Amino acid sequence: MKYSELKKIIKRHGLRITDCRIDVLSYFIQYKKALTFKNLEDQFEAYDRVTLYRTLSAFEEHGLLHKIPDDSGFATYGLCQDCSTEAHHHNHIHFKCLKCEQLECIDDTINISIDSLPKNYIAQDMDVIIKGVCQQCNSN
Amino acid sequence: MKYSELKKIIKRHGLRITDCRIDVLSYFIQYKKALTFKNLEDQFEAYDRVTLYRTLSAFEEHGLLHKIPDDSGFATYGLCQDCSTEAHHHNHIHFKCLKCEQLECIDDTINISIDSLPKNYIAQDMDVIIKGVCQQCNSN
DNA sequence: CAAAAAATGCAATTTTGTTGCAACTAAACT
DNA sequence: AGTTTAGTTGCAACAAAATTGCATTTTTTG
Repeated sequence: MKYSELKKIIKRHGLRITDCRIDVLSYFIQYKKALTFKNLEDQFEAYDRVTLYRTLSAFEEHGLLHKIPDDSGFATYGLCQDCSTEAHHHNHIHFKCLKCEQLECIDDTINISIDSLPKNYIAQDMDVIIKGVCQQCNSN
Repeated sequence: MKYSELKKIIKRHGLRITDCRIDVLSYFIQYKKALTFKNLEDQFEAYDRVTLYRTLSAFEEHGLLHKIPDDSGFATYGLCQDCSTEAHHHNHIHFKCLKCEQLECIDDTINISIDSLPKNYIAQDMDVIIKGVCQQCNSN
């Protein structure tokens, strides 16, 4: 994606433009799948660990990235589709491949319906992680 | 739960009986909700941290506990209903209360249907975490 | 009860994430 | 453009979380 586009996205979310933010956002967009802190650390050795941590949390706070619950113990982040500093709103549907361990966000191709919760429980949000074998691992 | 019952459960999963395992399993059964490592550390100060870590992973490997994905960064474990060393099989439906932060396993009271996955994706398992307000927090 | 196998506790280490602060940089304002 | 300001970075130190190796103790087997 063009530099000017990236800049626009970051600005729209109320953040200043910096080299690190441009690089990280660009990588997320190009890579398409969810990334862990470790992935980014490996990819961007030139930036200090602290800077990467802070980039991730700034992006999360401002609605560019969302944290995906993962039982691997590594915080994993995915690009938000349409969030802002004010409100995160997803369907939070994710696919974790048990072969390649990659986590990806599945767009609107899945419908999930919840019939009922025990009484006096109020549902506000939902995370769904489907585990299995992804397209790529499946065809190899 | 009676000591002899606890012993039977642990044995059935191919593990030796030790004080720590009895205590931890007993606590999970009595407490009913999911627990983090920290919860257990606080509860069982007498046991070494390492022993508790190893108890949790032994229980996980042998199908007594399952790890629940959580974006808080703390590994959280819940009792398995009917798993063994050979196979974990749940519907993995969990409820996380945004007020009291407690995570609990909701049994079979929820139906979820998934319409479709993108082609060439194979679903094997699913984790669902519903976030909201639990019964207890709701009535206070 | 003895031997073998496994679990525990401790110390040391590694990994992961956070904080404070000085130096630097982007954006805003003459 | 140059100055101000507010936010960002990198470093070092720190804190927290998890893991490893090993000697000791405990459980199980026969």
